[in-house]
Amino acid sequence: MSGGVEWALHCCVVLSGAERPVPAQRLAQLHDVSPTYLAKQLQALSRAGIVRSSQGAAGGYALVRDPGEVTVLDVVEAVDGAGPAFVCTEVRQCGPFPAPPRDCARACPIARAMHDAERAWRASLRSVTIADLAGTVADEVPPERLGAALQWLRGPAG
Amino acid sequence: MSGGVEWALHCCVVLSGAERPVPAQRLAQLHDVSPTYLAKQLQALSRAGIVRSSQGAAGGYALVRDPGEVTVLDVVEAVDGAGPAFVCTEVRQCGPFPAPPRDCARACPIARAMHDAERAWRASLRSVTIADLAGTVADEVPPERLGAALQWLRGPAG
DNA sequence: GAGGAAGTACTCGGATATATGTTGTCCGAGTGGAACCGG
DNA sequence: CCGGTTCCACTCGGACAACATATATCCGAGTACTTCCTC
Repeated sequence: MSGGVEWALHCCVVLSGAERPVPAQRLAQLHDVSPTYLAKQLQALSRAGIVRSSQGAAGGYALVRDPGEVTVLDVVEAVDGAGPAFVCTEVRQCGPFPAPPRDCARACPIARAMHDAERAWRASLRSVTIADLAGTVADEVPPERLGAALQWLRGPAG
Repeated sequence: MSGGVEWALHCCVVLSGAERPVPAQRLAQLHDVSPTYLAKQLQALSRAGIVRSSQGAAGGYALVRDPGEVTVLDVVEAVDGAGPAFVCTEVRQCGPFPAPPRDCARACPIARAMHDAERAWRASLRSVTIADLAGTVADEVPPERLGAALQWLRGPAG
């Protein structure tokens, strides 16, 4: 699991609370992470259509859709790739007793078990949206610090 | 996800059908994979207490417990490590607005969502045993090929 | 013929190189705003 | 005072290295069987 997933999710939560575009550099300062590497993750989110980038002086990143319409799974797949983590190499078709392709229409039970587990994982991530995360943060973080951070996001001072 | 997980699961299914110990080299020939790398996976299974190794002329690997008592999760954790794939780096405690440790008794909602998903993944893998996999294989593979393979496992011919 | 001991062939186990993916970094292309000049 | 134009600072985007983990490999340690010798 790529560590950039965590940063991308935090950025999405932050962006859900900021109405103006936020530059990548500011997001990196807020989380105290490498600006250039965070930029790479944000580019991935941009390619996936989750955030929209605007260039120029007042440019930055902003969410495209409503935070309630973006699931955690969307962000994870955008950064880590949508392909399955387990890939069956069809070892049953190798070796001295290979199964003929005729019998391999269905995936082998091992691949099925792994895929079922990944399906459960995805379903869990799909059931949580960025809005849910932001709501929980609003409940658990003192309002003064939340407001100060949002104010700092739009202000020019570093 | 390590590719060796697939090999380890196949080996466990095979071992559940062979009453004698099977050498690693023979398992590798059966699946047409690198003997030395498969040996590494089998060593991991041995360290985890899933298989038992016996040395000597008629030595090899054998399952320790009943196949119905070994879950797919056990094998996956033995090979890939039991640690969680998502590790929270506590970015909320960094940057210009750090959350004081007083407010960080609970994991942040992002870490909670990721951990919940991993829990669902583990639960799915825990619900399937090696015996289940072997039973499905027995249902879907023609008995003659199955018998020939088991016969080949104990025979000395290559 | 039976018992014991040495030899041997086979096995596993950990320490050792290489390949792929993740982490981190850099510089160029493009755009919006702001300042400046002219009318 | 207003409009147009130039300039510029700021932004993103893709291309480029360094490190970590997964992959693949090798050789040494240990054991059960086999064989041979002795009684």
